[in-house]
Amino acid sequence: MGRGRVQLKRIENKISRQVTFSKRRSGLLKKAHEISVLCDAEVALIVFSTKGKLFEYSTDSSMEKIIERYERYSYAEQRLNMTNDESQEKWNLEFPKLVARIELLQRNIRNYVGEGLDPLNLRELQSLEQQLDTALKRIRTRKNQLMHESISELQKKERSLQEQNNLLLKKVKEKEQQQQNSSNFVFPHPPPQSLRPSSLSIGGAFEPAGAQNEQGGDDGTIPNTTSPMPPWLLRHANK
Amino acid sequence: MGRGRVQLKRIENKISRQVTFSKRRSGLLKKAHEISVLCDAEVALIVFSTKGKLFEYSTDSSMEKIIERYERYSYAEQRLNMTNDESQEKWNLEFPKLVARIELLQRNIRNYVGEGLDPLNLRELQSLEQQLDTALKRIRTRKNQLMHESISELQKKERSLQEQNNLLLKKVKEKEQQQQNSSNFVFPHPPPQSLRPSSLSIGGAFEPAGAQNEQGGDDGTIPNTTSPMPPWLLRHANK
DNA sequence: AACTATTCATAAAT
DNA sequence: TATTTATGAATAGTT
Repeated sequence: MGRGRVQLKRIENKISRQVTFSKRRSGLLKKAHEISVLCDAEVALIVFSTKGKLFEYSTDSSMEKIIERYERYSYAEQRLNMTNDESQEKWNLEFPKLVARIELLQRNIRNYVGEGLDPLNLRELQSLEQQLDTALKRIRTRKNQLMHESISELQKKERSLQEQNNLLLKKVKEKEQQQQNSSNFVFPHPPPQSLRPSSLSIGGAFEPAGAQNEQGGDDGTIPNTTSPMPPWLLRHANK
Repeated sequence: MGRGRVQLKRIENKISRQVTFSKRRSGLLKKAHEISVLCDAEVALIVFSTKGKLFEYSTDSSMEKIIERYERYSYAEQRLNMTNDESQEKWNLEFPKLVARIELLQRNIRNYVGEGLDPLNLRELQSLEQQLDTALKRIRTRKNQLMHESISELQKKERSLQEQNNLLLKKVKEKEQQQQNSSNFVFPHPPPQSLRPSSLSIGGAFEPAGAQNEQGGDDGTIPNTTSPMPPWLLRHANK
């Protein structure tokens, strides 16, 4: 749709990728909503942008419920494993413990995310701070590692392509020579632009990858369109 | 699209609802795929038909991973929206769900603590980094707040004690005077050291709190976070 | 954020 | 369910 066909491939231009994302996202959310209403279906849609922003749509039954239903559906096999009445009974006994544990874990996560800090005293805060600081260091280390790997991968590719490039350049020159020898003055000019080595350079190919500025001034804002009604309209309203 | 406009309301005719569902479903899945490829987004789409049949699409990172990421993002807000009763009710799930939930939460916590990072890709790491960075800022803010409160508290106490001190000093002097008047040379010396104002200063108490440099250039020693149960919460729970 | 020129999606018919 | 076709929607490129 729109002017010209679209290749089903990552849009390299950052700006137009973002614009397209914005447009198509709203379209997708709308369609999700439509099928949900028209056909009485239960729909859950989660979209993370490149920058890590979250957008979501879910039928009023709520995202969590749908995810739960999904898990139930897709984990049917797993549940076959513990059909024993024994284990069933055992689990019933453990139930309160499980609930307690989940609550604990959730409280933990809240703290890790910087919420629910009020009940913590200075000492606890300090401990938490230290822990997150360490975590952050590890995460950054790992990130660095990944990026370095990615870089050497690209450099390897670059070298390989460069070699190939040189080879092709050589062949082109040879051919040029041959043609000059066999029939004089038939092709007195250099080969057409499209065959000249420079156009074979793959340097451009790296740009997009390299352009992914990792320091990502990405704001970590969470737009989260969790509202019950048409999210694409809400976005509009929010502005 | 198609002949005639479409009302955004449930299609009553069962057959055409079914047909429309089939068509729109494939359209929706296609668009989900397209935005995922074109815009380099992470997409998860779950559709349950009226009949309860499941259709799904997810970016190659797999449905589970995306759901996990989603949970990481939305727990924070979810909890804010939930009253105790609601959350209580929410936990009335079957056992497998609870176990799955616990596992999910634990996996997330591990990430928050900087472990189990290997399966995360660059984007996810970045997102996590951002989240922890924000959390850390909040924690430090809160810590600062607590310390300031503590300081003013102590200063208040200091003033109060100082006053009391002065009062006592006055009384002592008066008594001294009286005794000098009634019986000379009984107490010719000043009051004992322990009652002198200077020794009542509590300035020293600030030192530890003040020394806690909040910028936390604290070293990144590894505090052993293997346990799923964060230490500070354990302490908390024990109280 | 608006505006087209196009391509796409799809409702209805078969 | 598949194919066809007429039409309204979505959207790529542009301003």
